[in-house]
Amino acid sequence: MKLSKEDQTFLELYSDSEYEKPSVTVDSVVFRMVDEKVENYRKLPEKKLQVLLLKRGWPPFQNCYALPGTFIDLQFELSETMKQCVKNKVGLENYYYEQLFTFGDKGRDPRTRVLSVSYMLLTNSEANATNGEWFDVNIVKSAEQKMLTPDGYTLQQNYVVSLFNNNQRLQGEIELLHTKSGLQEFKQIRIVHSSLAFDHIKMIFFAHERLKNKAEYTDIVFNLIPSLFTLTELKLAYELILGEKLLDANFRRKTAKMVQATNEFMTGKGHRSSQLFRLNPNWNTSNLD
Amino acid sequence: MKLSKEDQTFLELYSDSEYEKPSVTVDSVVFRMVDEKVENYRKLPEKKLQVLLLKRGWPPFQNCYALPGTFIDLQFELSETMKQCVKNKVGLENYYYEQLFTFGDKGRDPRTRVLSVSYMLLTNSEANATNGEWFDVNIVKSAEQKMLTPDGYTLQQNYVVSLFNNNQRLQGEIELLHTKSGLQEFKQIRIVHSSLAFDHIKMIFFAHERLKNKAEYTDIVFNLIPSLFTLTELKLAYELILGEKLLDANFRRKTAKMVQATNEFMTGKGHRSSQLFRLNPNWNTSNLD
DNA sequence: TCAATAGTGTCTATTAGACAGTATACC
DNA sequence: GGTATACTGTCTAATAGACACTATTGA
Repeated sequence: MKLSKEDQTFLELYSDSEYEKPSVTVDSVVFRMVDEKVENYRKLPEKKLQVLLLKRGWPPFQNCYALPGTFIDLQFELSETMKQCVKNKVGLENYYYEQLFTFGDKGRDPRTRVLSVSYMLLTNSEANATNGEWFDVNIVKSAEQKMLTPDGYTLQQNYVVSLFNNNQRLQGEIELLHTKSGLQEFKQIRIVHSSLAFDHIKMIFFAHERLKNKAEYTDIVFNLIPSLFTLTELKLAYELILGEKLLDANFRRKTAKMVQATNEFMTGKGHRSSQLFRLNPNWNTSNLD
Repeated sequence: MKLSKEDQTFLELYSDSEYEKPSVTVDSVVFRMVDEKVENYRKLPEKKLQVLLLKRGWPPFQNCYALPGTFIDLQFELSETMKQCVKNKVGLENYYYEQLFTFGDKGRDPRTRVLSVSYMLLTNSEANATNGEWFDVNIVKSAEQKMLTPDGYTLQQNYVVSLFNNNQRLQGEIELLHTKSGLQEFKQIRIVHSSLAFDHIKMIFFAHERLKNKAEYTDIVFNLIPSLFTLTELKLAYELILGEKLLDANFRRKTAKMVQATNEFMTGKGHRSSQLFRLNPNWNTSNLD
């Protein structure tokens, strides 16, 4: 769309100072998947999901852990700002990413009104951050209550989010309230309590939900494992994200079209060597965000 | 998380004026589904999807059509701002809504850097806007090209978005570029051309994609039809969104658990009367956004 | 009566679930 | 040899697709 002459003269006179503006940040929920250490040389390592956090060195929430994030620079695109921030603050450069959600609740930042455009980043055990600490992620539903109303229902779910490593244990609880009455549908996510800065526990929860949902109908899980993988490794990744055990034969059948066999094998494991696969580039799920 | 003493003293001294801030708007893609007029008294009306647009009375893009939107007020939550805007500008109050995406490309507003938090709103033929014009929505893929690269692929898709009513015909073209090489995945949506203001054609395209995707695994389509409906009506709604014909018996089988029969019937149509159903409140798909 | 939709029954094909069984590498 | 994983085969159950059929209504 070209601008009209009227638009051009308007723009020369335009000043944006009359509007109150919010501060805007980008925050990144960086997930990676790594192997648990195992005692027995034969045993296959379990997978675990981790999130990258930084300890804040300044107020607000000084000494609290937070997601890597930054105020935006008007010179750069949002995604460029996110990438720069992640590179500078935690030294990561190769990952899958997508925009997650824009959080803007009035109380979410004690300083002033701050909107946060959040991103979800996925990487695998190969990538390592030069800064920040990885925390194991464990999210469990702690309560659920459903009530039917004349023209709808109320669904309340509580989730406990635990983040921990050898030194630290962080925790939060999320309450999800889903009300439906007629055409009106209302979803509210409330932080019951949290030991993370700002509303970052909510972002992590949100990202995890998105990851879980997309695992079912896209190839998003492949971003959490190396590009060359065994089918058992892929299965373990799916099991971890979906939170359920899968049967081997069935899993192989279902993923057959998504993967492409290579001539390489994983050997030296004390048991039959396994063929390595990669994501089949001819496979695609079309999803915008 | 409680604030520490240090945080509190920090906050008293805090000024946010040192950061450059963007302007922020909320924009709403309002879809509704209505019946096409039919000649024959027996014939069932076809469904069509419409989007609500407003003609801009001021620069920039004066006299162009645009989505209802407004600059945000720091006193209100984002969703409240959206609701207020929709109420004031087009007089709508009952609808399903969800946050869609935050658009922030540098060139998207000629005035200055403006981020737009977009929402998708769904309503049915019962609701009518007191202001604005409804445009029929038609989106077709006009081209697709896929190229395999050593470690990934490039997928380019073009879509033509047509918006029209009795008086007006607006059009735009969207180019979707999807590049994957190794872990790096890059999605870009470009406006080839558009007769709408700003990047609003992109928002409409985006909302339509989201609607189509969620139709497959949630009950989102129910928000586009009256709360009491016949199964044929529901089927027509699904067919329109999914863009394919469905078989009657199979459709009834698949939706059986999602709906709840009532004692009411739709009569006076020149053929067998049909039972009215409503969404089964015991059915639920759990999706956050 | 008949055009047009409402709704059912059923055959077949495909996909999902369960589980037994064979293969093989390394200590 | 024994342990632990890799991988295959196959039976059954559930779901999806196709299509023929019966049931009703109002002009």
